[in-house]
Amino acid sequence: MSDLLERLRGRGWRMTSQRRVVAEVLDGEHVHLTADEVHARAVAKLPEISRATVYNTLGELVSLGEVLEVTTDRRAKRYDPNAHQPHHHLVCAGCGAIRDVHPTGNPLADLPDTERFGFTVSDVEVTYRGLCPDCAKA
Amino acid sequence: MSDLLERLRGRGWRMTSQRRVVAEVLDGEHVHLTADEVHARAVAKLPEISRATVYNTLGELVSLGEVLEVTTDRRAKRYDPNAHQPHHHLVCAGCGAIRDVHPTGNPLADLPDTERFGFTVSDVEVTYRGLCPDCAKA
DNA sequence: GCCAGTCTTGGACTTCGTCCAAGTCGATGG
DNA sequence: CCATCGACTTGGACGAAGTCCAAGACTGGC
Repeated sequence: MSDLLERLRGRGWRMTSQRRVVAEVLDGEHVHLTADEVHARAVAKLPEISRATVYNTLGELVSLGEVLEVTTDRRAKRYDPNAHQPHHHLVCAGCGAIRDVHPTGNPLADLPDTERFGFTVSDVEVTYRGLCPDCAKA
Repeated sequence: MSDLLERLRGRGWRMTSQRRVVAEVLDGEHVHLTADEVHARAVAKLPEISRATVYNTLGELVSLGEVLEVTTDRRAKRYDPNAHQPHHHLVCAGCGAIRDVHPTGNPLADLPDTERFGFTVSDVEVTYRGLCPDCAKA
């Protein structure tokens, strides 16, 4: 759990209480939190932490590749701490819940050159949509 | 080109000049416009049309399944008039340009039951990311 | 041509996020 | 152990994209 903190320190991060708290929140439960949810949980541990700092820190974690940003709709972005194992997402159209999934096959290989239009393709993102068991009942 | 208008009338749409204009804009060039771009083009044909109406009409077209909503990032949603032929998207990380692509293979079949967590999975969306030729040069 | 009821309008409001200037604080060198 | 400097944090203002609403306008059926 302190692996993340170690890595961050190794990357030259000045270790402040705010950054530690944000990192702990993400490292704690492996759910897909919005920035505001991260902020709420961070405030519980460190009441004075500001929204701006949470946004800054999340942005830095994303550009370091320690955390993934997931945009499934026009609502808030979500942050996925499981950045070191490649995976895709299953999203509930009802409540917005997200689960990590591991499909077989490699969609990158499924895009023929003729369909690349000269782009340098570096990444694929697969989003499955459906209803979670709870929302399917309703 | 008036197929769309026909279908809409068939679905009980009251045909107003505003709706006609929005439908024409989408049906015209098959690019992925943002709501504001649709509005701009609509204003060119019908100067009094309001932003709210464009949003309403786009929303209706989406729920009728005549147009697809594409959310690739936290910027504006884009609207894809090519809703009747299944396809996926290739997005430029630089300028945000979007192209329709047709990968081989069926990613829905690539998600084993054990990875579905009881969800009723109805749809997959595959987004390839990379740099378009122009942005790759920069 | 009238009328009911659906559509449109524009401005206020929300949500999510970014920016900034001023102040604070971590960690390195002495 | 302390001073110092520059990286971090703060909160409030700002911005983009979209939603909501009450009032008025228009379409389509009769």
